[in-house]
Amino acid sequence: MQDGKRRTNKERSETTRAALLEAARRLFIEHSYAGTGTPELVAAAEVTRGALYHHFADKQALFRAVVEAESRTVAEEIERAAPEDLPPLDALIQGGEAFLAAMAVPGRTRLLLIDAPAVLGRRELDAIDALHGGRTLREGLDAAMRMNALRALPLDATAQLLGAAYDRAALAIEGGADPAAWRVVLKALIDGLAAAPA
Amino acid sequence: MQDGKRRTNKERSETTRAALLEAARRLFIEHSYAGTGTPELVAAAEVTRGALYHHFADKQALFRAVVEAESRTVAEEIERAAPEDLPPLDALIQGGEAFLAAMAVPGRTRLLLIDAPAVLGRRELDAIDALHGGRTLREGLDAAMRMNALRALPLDATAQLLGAAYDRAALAIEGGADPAAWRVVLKALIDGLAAAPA
DNA sequence: CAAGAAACATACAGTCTGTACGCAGAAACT
DNA sequence: AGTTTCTGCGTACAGACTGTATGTTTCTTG
Repeated sequence: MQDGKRRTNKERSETTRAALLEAARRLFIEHSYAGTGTPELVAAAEVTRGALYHHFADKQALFRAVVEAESRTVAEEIERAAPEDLPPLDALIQGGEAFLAAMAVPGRTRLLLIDAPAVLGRRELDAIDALHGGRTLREGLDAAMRMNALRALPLDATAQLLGAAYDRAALAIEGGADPAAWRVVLKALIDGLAAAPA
Repeated sequence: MQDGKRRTNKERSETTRAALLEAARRLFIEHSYAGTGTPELVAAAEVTRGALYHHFADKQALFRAVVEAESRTVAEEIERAAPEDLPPLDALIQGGEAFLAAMAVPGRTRLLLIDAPAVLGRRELDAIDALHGGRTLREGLDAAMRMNALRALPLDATAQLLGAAYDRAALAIEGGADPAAWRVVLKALIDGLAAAPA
């Protein structure tokens, strides 16, 4: 009892924080935010509610941390798949493809696209998204517009509208829809924004 | 106590049901679904919790009824503004305009676009939407495609993706964004789907 | 008008959230 | 090393909420 248990405070904190985040991610994805109680959550993490409320202000703060981490993961997966040296329009399609692949991880759509806006509010979710997932799309659009591959349009609005379309596609695909049809329409939307030859 | 209170059962039911629905709509819009407790709700409706659970299976069922009613109202406002005799593309833009106007009613975006998917699930919300709001867009797209004003694309996916874009636009506008920029991009998206002259 | 049903009202049990307080181990200080 | 302070965490508690069960009143029906 006194050998393997000699840990520094930082170690203790990081261990329980990680356990909480992992359990929270699993349960929020499995049963949704509202459907997961803190007693069940801390049991899964093998800590107590005291530890939870020591590390996070409330249940919502824990959820926010989970969403931020998941959002960052998605952004990383997209950037890892981004080839950089493609024509701008193809790069957008590729990035979109990577997004859909990343969102195919079970439960991610509900966590990031359904629960997160309701729990955190769209305002705060936009702030998170601006740092991670949405940023990649925005950068891609900006590059495409600068290279005159896309019509000049308000960047923010365009990024958000295209992002919303991709979000819905991810939801539909997770819901069992035929991915091919959705890809076709997404490509048509992007092609439609291409610079007019006139 | 026995004069003005002689009412048939149907009258009683309809009165309290209406009171519940109206109070629920107000409070769900003001404080969100999770932020509105049934005690507060029934107090606002001037009935008791017993009446609530007599008319609705649970809080979620009441919420569903509110969402259905609000969704129907939005659809009606859109159809009232639909001029029928416009060129298909203009009709789409007009319908979209009517949608944005309808969604400008304070709180509607959170009720229908944020809370509803989280509380009812996207599956069930799609079913409601197919009867009301989403149906109008789908019909408009179908007409436009039949008249060769739009490229032939999978109808369901196209309707959902455009719908998602309009939803996001409504959210952004309620959030204080400049409506003009968003209208420009929405129009660009639709124009981009127009039948290629080739 | 009596009997049954419908529309409520009230009381209760279970669960959840956030907070207050207490304790043990680590860190800081001398 | 010893003492003090602080951090991390466990436990107990108060308040609120949801859904149910049961009682009461008002209508309906034969």
